[in-house]
Amino acid sequence: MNKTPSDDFYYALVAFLMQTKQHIVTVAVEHGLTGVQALTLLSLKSRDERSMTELCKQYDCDASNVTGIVDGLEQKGLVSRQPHPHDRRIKLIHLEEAGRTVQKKLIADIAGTSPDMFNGLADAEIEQLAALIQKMNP
Amino acid sequence: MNKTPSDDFYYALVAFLMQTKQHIVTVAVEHGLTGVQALTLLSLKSRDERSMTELCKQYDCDASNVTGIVDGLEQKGLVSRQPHPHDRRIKLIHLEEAGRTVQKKLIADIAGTSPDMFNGLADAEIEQLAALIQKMNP
DNA sequence: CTAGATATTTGACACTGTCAAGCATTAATC
DNA sequence: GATTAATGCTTGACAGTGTCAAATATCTAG
Repeated sequence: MNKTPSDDFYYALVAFLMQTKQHIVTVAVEHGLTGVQALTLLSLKSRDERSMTELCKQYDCDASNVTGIVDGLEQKGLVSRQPHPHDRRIKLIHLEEAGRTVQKKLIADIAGTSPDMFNGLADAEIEQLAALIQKMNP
Repeated sequence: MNKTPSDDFYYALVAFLMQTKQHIVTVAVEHGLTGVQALTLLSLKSRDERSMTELCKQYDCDASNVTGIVDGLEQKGLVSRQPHPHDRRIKLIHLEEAGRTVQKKLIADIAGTSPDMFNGLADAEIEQLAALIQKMNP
């Protein structure tokens, strides 16, 4: 990174992080999920079968952490552990149909019940923000 | 919110949230703070003396939560509880000089050691992102 | 084939966050 | 002005989250 944003940016960034996370957690609990379970479910794309390790590398957390989270999602039937075709050590996390359904509900609720989430931004600016965040995490 | 971003935006948003939070936590631990202590310290502007309640409303968390976090920061001498001039129930959280110093170090480390935080964004785009996030949390 | 590396899991333990209850202080009602 | 209600903060109990060290199973390199 060449450019260093101002201190004010970091105040705002932290506020944005905490507010957004809290909002997602609140919606998650209404759907019978814990906060991290919802965040993990939301991070899974339909096709994309990632291994436990890939997931924990992406979030820079301990592998044992992922075990517990996936356990919870698997018990609810939202994801399943699939064997890797060429490496029996690896377990691929597969998003089940039920998981996709819950995921869609979560997204709808997060978007729908968050009049304040993008508070102060015009539609065009929301699109800009969405584009930038997607560019960082393609 | 009139505009509803695509599902892909939410995958990216969640990834951004988790990565950024993890990155801040990592830097925090290097400075002897817990993750939430660092986030709270980072959210305090120099002048701005907010009450416990204001802080917990901003993050939509329980008041008792803030008590513990401020306890930790106060023990380290980074913030202090000041009496409100007109209401003796209220305690205002004051950022001490030492707290401001640590805050600046945190920001420098977060910015400096995060070549990946804004990965894929050009300088102009980082400025755009910073402006949008600041606009949401003025 | 053996030694080392990798993927995941388990159990122990600290940190985080919520809830219910309690104390002190202020505001509202009579 | 006295009583009741509301607000701000703290405490203690308890679920959730995250890390570490150790263990197992499997793969890779020499």
